[in-house]
Amino acid sequence: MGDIDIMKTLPLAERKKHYILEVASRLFSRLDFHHVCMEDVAREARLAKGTLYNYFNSKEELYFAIIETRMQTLIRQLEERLQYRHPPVMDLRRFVVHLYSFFLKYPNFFVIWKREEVKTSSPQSKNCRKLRAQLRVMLTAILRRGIAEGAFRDFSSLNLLGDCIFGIIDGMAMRGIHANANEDRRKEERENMFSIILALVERGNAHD
Amino acid sequence: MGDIDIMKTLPLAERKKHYILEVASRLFSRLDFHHVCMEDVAREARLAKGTLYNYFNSKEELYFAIIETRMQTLIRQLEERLQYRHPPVMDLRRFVVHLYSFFLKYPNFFVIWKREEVKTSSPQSKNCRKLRAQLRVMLTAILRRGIAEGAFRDFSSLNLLGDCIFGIIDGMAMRGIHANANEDRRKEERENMFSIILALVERGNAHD
Amino acid sequence: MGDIDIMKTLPLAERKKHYILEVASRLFSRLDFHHVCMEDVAREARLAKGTLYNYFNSKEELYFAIIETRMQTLIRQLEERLQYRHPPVMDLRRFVVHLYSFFLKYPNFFVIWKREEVKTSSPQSKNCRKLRAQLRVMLTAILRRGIAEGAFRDFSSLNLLGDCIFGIIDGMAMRGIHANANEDRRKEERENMFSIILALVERGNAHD
Amino acid sequence: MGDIDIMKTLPLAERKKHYILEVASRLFSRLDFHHVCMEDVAREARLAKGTLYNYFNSKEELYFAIIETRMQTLIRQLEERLQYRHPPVMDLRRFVVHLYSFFLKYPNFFVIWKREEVKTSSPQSKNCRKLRAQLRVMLTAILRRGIAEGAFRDFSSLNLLGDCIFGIIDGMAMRGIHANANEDRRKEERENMFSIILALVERGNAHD
DNA sequence: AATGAATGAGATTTCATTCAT
DNA sequence: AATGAATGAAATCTCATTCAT
Repeated sequence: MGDIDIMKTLPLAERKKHYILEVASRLFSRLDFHHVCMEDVAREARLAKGTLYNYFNSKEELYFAIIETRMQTLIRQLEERLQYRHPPVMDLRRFVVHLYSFFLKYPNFFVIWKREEVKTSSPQSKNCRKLRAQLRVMLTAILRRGIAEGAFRDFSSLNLLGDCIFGIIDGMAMRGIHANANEDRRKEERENMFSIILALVERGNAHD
Repeated sequence: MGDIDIMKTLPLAERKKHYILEVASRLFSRLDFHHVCMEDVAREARLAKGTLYNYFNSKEELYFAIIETRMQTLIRQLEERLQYRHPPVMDLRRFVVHLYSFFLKYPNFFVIWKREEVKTSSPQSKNCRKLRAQLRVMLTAILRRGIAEGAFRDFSSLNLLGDCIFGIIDGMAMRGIHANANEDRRKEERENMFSIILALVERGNAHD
Repeated sequence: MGDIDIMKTLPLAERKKHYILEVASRLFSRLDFHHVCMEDVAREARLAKGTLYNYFNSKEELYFAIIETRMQTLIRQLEERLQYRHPPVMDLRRFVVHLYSFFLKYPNFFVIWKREEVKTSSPQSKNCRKLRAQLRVMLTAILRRGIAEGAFRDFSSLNLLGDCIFGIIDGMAMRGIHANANEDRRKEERENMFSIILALVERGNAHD
Repeated sequence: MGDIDIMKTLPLAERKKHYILEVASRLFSRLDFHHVCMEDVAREARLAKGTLYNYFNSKEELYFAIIETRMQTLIRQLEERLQYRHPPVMDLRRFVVHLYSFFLKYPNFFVIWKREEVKTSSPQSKNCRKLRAQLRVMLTAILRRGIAEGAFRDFSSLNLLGDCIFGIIDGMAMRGIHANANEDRRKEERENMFSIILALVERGNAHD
């Protein structure tokens, strides 16, 4: 939502930078880092190759700036949404729904992030896993509170449970990205997803 | 388990091919397609660069053969395990546990497969999503049977539920790969995972 | 000496041109033609890149203007100093000392000039060797007069002797530039150099 | 002289490396580092661009290998020639004549070396000046011995005298390179040069 | 006259692939 | 079947130059 406003209020150079990132993320989500060449990015952005280098020092910098900027936005938005404590179920809902919606809103980011996260030994993949760790801290905080308040079941490993929830969100995001569904359908899937997650954590079912 | 036997009974050329695939998958799981060069593969395999081309026509062929052969093995093994109908809960368990164990046994495959699956529009990524589709057919068949037999809850979308379960398995596999845990710990995590999945599908809890 | 006066009396545009040349010569003496970029020159001169092109049509023109302008100044100054005939030894002294001092005063010019002079086949290097030829004409004229007047020994090849003398001056200039000596020390070296050159040319020693 | 033998006895890869250096030095002596492109070197050597990189890691490495290898050869040859002490005049003659001849034999090296030596602040130019320093140590050792034995005049600064002598040799080498003289003429110039240097250092002239 | 963002030609370098041995 | 030197297409990146402001 805020994106367009941001684009309008940012200084010109920043806006162009964002524009290039936008174009590049589209290409990089479709193809590998090495299957997208700077010529492609330049053509798509209707700029000359050299112009890209006025905004990013290298192709790598451009590539990781895509992940970096969206990661920061995501974290910031989640923190905003969670700054006042609501009932744990509501906070969980906010968290899960926002994450899912963010991934569907920026599918290019999602795709690139997941691709890098999965690598086992590049310096940047560690950075991607760091975002995951940050998200998990947020999620487990909510879960912990829910357990303390008696709303959620007690789990031996919150970390493990968190990873399962992220697995569900990621799987559903992938599903949503490839489905190309309309708004109503998306809403429906989102609610289905949340009730599945809720079923996992809520007290009062057979597995207590 | 069968791997070594396969290696022994295969003709020499086939065995060398498998050996190269093994070496290559190690490298490709660590780094991007383009950050691994044929020179690296050759060096790691203690072969000359040219020799690789006696077994694979191109680097791409080698790369996708890694995914391809493991995919086939995975599908074959799952089919073997599910050819006789056991109680749905048991089949679900076999399926989930085998998938998880396979990913942990062949983490290089898992990593490469996930990386390709996430791409939105390369011809090979479609192939990777095809495997996912095949797995989902297997899984939904089990779920459907479980529902019919009254063991599982009835879900509006089995596909969606399936994707959630795959999400959980993938998330846990990633977790397992980066954790480097011992056998006991792995077994524990596996059981935790299965009970979480079971909680989702089993009849008789609060969300029915 | 005249430099500051010149700068003051010149029209504004000319002064700015000189200023740019001064800045550029500093950079070009440190690094190759291609290791100094127009951006560097502009930054050092506290000007915009485009501004440089209001004063010089191209980087090459700027580069060779550095050599060209100093060459002209050098020739002019030497001609002034030699326009009235003094005793050959005195003229020789004036010539040698002025050349050496000029090189030390404008080390950047010296360095760039020598660099270009040594190239075997670029059109501009010929221009640099032309300066050398002009200097040699002046020097041999002095030597010839000295021989005619019986002050100097007779040499079979004045050209060759001239090149030796230039070799000595150049060698001493290089020495002086890298030594970073104080005024007294420089004067001493200069005198040592001149007495060595004098020893070569003067009549009345054992080698007559 | 020994060069052809060396080329014959060296292993194949070493010989090809020498061949490339030979070709490259021809080009680099004519034009600046940046005015010679790898394409040019490859074409001249009748090789593909990529092949050059099998022998040298970068253009820079190729360029400085030209200087480096010749420098080493020069030092080695001079050390061989000076290992037994002959009368100082004879050693001086050997030294001066060999240096001069070496420069005329490898004019490309001479040109490139001088070009780099003159730069004031590149790491490689320091290396070039190091060769000069090594040569000066050899020369001053000879001069010092000559003075001790009473053959040469006593100088206040042997370093300064050495630089003058190098200046003469360099000047004469430049002269010789651009003159394209025949063998007899070169011999004559060489003798002229030596007698000039001798005049500088020998005892028994008017300046004692 | 001054600016500096945009340009794109041209350079270096890499590396999959070939092929003579 | 194995080798590895040679190849050259293709990529990244730099930077002199232009031009609208």
